[in-house]
Amino acid sequence: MFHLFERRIQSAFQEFLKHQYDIELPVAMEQPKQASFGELATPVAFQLARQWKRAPQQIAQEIVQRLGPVEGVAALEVAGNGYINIRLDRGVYGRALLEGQSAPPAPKPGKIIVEHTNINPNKAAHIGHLRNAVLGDTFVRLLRETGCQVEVQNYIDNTGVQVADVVAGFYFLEKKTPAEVEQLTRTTRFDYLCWDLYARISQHFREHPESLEWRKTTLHAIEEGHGELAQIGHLVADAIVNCHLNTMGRIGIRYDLLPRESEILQLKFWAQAFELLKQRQAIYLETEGKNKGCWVMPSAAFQQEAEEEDGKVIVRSNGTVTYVGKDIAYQLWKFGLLGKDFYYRVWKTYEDGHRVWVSTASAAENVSEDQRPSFGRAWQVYNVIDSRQSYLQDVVVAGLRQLGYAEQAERSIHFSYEMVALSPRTLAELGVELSEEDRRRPYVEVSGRKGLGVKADDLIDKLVETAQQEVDSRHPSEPAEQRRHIAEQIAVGALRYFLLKFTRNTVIAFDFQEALSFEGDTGPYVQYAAVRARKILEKLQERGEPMPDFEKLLSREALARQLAREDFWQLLLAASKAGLAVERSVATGEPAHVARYAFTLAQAFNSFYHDYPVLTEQDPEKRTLLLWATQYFHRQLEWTLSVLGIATPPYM
RNA sequence: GGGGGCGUAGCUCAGAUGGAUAGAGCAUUUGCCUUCUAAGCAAAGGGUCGCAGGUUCGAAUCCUGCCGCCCCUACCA
Repeated sequence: MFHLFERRIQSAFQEFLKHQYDIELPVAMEQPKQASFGELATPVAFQLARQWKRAPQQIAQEIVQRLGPVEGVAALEVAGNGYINIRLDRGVYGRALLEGQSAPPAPKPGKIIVEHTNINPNKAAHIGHLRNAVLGDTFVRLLRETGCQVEVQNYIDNTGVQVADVVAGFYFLEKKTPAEVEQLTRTTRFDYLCWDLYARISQHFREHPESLEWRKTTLHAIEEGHGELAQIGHLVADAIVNCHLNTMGRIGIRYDLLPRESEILQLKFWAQAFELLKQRQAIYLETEGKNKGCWVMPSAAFQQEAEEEDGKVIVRSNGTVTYVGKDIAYQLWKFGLLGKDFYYRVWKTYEDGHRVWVSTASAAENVSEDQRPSFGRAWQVYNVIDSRQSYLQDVVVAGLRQLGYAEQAERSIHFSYEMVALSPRTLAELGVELSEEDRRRPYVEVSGRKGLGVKADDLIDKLVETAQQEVDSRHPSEPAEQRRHIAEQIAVGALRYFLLKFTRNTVIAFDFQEALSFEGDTGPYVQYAAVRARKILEKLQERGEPMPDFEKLLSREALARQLAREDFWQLLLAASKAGLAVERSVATGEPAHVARYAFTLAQAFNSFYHDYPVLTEQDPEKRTLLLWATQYFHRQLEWTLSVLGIATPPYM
């Protein structure tokens, strides 16, 4: 609602300037830092001062005097130095909020693919993976909320080195048969077992470099697709994918499609892309130097001011393709530019009937397109990948550009974020011995190869446990099952908020104490504010009182009277900016903005809650206003939280 | 060496298009539970926005140089 008023006022200023002075100027609008200055402000007089060579203050005076009435504006004031402060008509604004049905945003044409999570299916997910998935999932929610059609993909690298290493661990180190591994996949926490095995085999490789032959053999067998090693590869990857889906499911994250590397290989996606790249001479066969015998993309393609550097190897001298090469093929497919498609079958159906699909190489398994969603052929693609891989993402985009797909290259967006590291205190809690060098650092990087990290499920368990204690102590008489459910909602709120409150390019030094806190700038704080509002509305119902007919009782005059009180007005105003926060967040690609907004709004309500007992208010008009403000706030905050993937519990 | 990011209160972080007295949370200190839930509210202290120049009515924000930290710069992903 706020941005409607903002736009209207802005265009009033612009038309005034056009008619009176024949000036076309994009008038800047700001939200003043101090509420006492009004709801909007414009430095337009400063913009004009240079051209007109007159004092800004004088110009501002002139504009204010001549502008005339603008709908929804109560007053224009010139601030000392030349600002024009704008005060909204609170009665008009209040009525607009009261009457305004927030129609769902118009659907936007063109599908957007968001690829996120992308965890190697060889071990349990850790805290860094959670940041990726929560950022990606929240951005998906933000996009959908603004009318975008979004397809969520979680790419499964089931044939890579990481899977191969765990397979080698089972086969060569542990001497397990496929049948035995199959048994293990049925045990709980198979992903934890692989976590440890991965650390062990990595250490074995470090200590016995000659055994790296195992990796080579395994990789080859997996690529070929038959034999016991390949069998174990499938068992491990499929089982771990299910573990990851369960972990992510716990925090409300789902997918539409799991494209797998095995199909990219089997269906010869790469061969097709390779031909295209060769035809358009985007890559060349190196004939000398250290890259002799490799197909290479010249660095000039993806680096500005590239010096005489070696390019990026796309095909190794032994004929195998690198990950980047496969990624180019995958990216082409996402835009429908490859001229090939996967076959598809259902991987899993969620409780509410939503299906996750998976790529398959088998035409026999394929579900025809009229029986399933249509995949790929996107207008725009977001790849949620950590910033360490920006170089490789540049290569992928350069590949598209070299093939003549400049527009698609432009619409390939690396949604990057910084890593999650571990704080020294948390490392100590994990019982990790630090080297002298690490001790001096503010944080230490997670390492799967060393088995160093905080597992996602462990963290979630810990959060649930902590929340459970709080809920149990406050509501001992409520049903145990419900208390458990609420503890889970709080845990999810705490976790998602914690990962979202940092902007994307901030390295998070993960700290248990901080993440497990439910006070201050946290998810539970925000949830608590919403719960308090809900409780007031429920109490009203318990007393047998109907919800007042706000539209009838709160006339423009009544609203103007009541909203003259600054506290009421500020709460309502803040609550009305939820849509604005979401729009801004999408525009800047920064989910943290919505998290910040939710916290600020919660703060405003908590203060209001403390100062104005709603149900005991004696003045009827004031009480109606208090109730309406409570209801409106609750609706807006609950919606904002839902966009962040955070539920509002019935009680806390 | 090259590319990218960062440097704001004791700590962890926000500061959209340059704009008014630079903000939160934590921690510290002090008040407030017989009230719609104290996972809360109110208040206090705490800052050369890394340093030095420049651009202009105005710079934490833009430009240049320097200092410090991190990441990338593989025939790993």
